[in-house]
Amino acid sequence: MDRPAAPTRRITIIDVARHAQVSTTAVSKVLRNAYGVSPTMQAKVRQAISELGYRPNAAARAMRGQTYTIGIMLPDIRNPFFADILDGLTARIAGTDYQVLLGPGCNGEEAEARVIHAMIDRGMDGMVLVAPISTRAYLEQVAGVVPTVVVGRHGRSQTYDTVADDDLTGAALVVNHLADLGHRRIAHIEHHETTADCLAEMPNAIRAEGYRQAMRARGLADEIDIASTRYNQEGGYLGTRQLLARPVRPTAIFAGADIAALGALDAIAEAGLRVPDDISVAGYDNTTFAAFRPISLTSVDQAGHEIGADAARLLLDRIADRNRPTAQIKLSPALVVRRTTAPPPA
Amino acid sequence: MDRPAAPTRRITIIDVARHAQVSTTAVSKVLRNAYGVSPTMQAKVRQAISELGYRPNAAARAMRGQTYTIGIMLPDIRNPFFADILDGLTARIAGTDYQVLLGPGCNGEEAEARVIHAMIDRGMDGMVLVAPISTRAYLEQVAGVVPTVVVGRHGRSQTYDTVADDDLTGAALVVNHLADLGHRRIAHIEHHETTADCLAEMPNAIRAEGYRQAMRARGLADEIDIASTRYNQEGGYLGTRQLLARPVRPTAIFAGADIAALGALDAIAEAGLRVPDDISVAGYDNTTFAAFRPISLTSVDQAGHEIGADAARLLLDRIADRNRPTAQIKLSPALVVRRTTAPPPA
DNA sequence: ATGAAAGCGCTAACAA
DNA sequence: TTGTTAGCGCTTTCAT
Repeated sequence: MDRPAAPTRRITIIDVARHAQVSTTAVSKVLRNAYGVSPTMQAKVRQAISELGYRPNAAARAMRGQTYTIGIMLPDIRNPFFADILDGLTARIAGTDYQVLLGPGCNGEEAEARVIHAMIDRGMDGMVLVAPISTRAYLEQVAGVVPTVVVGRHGRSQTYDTVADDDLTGAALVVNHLADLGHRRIAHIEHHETTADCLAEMPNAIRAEGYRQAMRARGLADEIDIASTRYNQEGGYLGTRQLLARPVRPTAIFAGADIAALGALDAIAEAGLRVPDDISVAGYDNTTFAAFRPISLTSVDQAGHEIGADAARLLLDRIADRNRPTAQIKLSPALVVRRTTAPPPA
Repeated sequence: MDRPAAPTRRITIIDVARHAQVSTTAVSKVLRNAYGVSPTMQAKVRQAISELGYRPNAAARAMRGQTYTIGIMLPDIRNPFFADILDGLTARIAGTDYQVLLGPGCNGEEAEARVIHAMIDRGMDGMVLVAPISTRAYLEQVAGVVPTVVVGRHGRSQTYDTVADDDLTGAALVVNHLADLGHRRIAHIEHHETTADCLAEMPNAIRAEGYRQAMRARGLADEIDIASTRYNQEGGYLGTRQLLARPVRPTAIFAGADIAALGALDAIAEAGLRVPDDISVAGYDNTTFAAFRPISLTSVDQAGHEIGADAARLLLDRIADRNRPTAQIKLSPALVVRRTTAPPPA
């Protein structure tokens, strides 16, 4: 009869050292590819490690400084654009000794702080914060504690590196495209966060500003019309309902995010209007769903994969040297024209 | 002039103890709401904690057994159904001292094992594995090390708890719905994993089997037609191209997942066919995108939120008592009929 | 090139 | 009720 297996103690570095007839120091050095181990020692230790199936205890390592873990905070797991960023990140990290863990999507500043703290408490070696809504001061403070890369926030910092897309240009691409098609009443759906503090740095604000600038540049200053909701499906839906209720309806809607554009399409369908015959719609992010044929949404491509890869690179560099000057990477967006935009109805 | 701030040492339990003029034990007890602390002590310690802004070091705690961290493994962050599960999970965990961290999406058995191991190494107090593809033996082994709940795999285990949907019934709901509409040539797109070992436990296999059984029950055994691809957009697209190329085209396609149904819609649109006039399409999971009006996909609702909440509950229970008998929760699916299914063309 | 030993921050067994 | 103290597994000086 089997006895209930004693809760098997995990193999430690001591077991490995004993099995390989060497010191724990030697094992530790091999684990870290540290300087000063003979090939013979290497071989002995590696064999013992694989024979025993040893795996280093991350907590114990953390107590001495390193966890080999990188924490990623994504604000909204449902927005497929963030999945693209994540792919780029993980692809770039894959070759290293680091492991990626994600903080769960969080809404609101408080929840965001909780997730960030949780990651710091758990000794992350570095963090990537995607489109955080915290104040700049808070981000600086966080970055002072652990190497941090902030994705999708404009404005340079002395403490953290940034990767962002040129949202000003991106918004202009859309407006110009629609204006070129002959539209004049081009409305915009923005994501509006109440915290004024960091507003100027947020991509949503920059896109709205880019929209305004481009409208003015095209002599359409009088047609500027913004519905302030949120970058999610419901936000797009509600914003569009607002816009469709205007005395003079817009002939084109530029939603600041694809996911909001989906909501816009929803509201438009509900109103019995056709896209693009009655009204044109453009999004932002060029997510998988924009490319999806039955939707086929005109959108702005942000190269999420590249953003993620760049963020990973910057983070690894900063972990390697915490005193290097901070870098700001700004990527250029590209317009992808599909079937939801066309000339306005005659 | 500011001097570069000395890399501020983190506040430890010792600092708190000193500041509150008590022992570290006292602080530790307060932190854990442990038995045997006077209200006075409580107050003193709590005040010191907040005055100093102390936060426990998770790594140090981990070395003594607990990290207050729960690891979730999601196979595919792009499938919005998994976001529903995650929501249910986090909602249930929110009130507790535990923090949720996610392993990044992983494809393939090896990547899955890497993520699972990474979580074990980092001392997760518990894990939720969503639709894992590892062998059953491996899952049992993992669950032997750390409390584990497996979501979306059928078959009971002595070691881990499970939450799953009744996929056999779910598939039958779809087939019966289509057959009731008058369809006979009802095809299925399945997710086919090569690892035969755990195949029988996987929801995709069960759905395919449910499809077969229901088809036979309806006297449509001769019409059984399965395209084996994968549960993602491309899989649905390719599978549908196969099915549309049949000498006699199916009049309805039952995709085993909404995300695959999207790919199916794509292929159908490309072929110049209309849904549901020329061909009906049904999915599975009732994701946000199925409900999305311009798509309006008939689908099977799995109540992802509830699945997640149940998984969280089981996990917390198991963490509290590792020896309690394992539980198997099976939830009943419901059909949500929308606009992609209709009687076959005359 | 190799090893002995201190100590990271916390918990828990034990002593007072 | 409160405090003292021995580790948890690892990295890192510092000898050898």
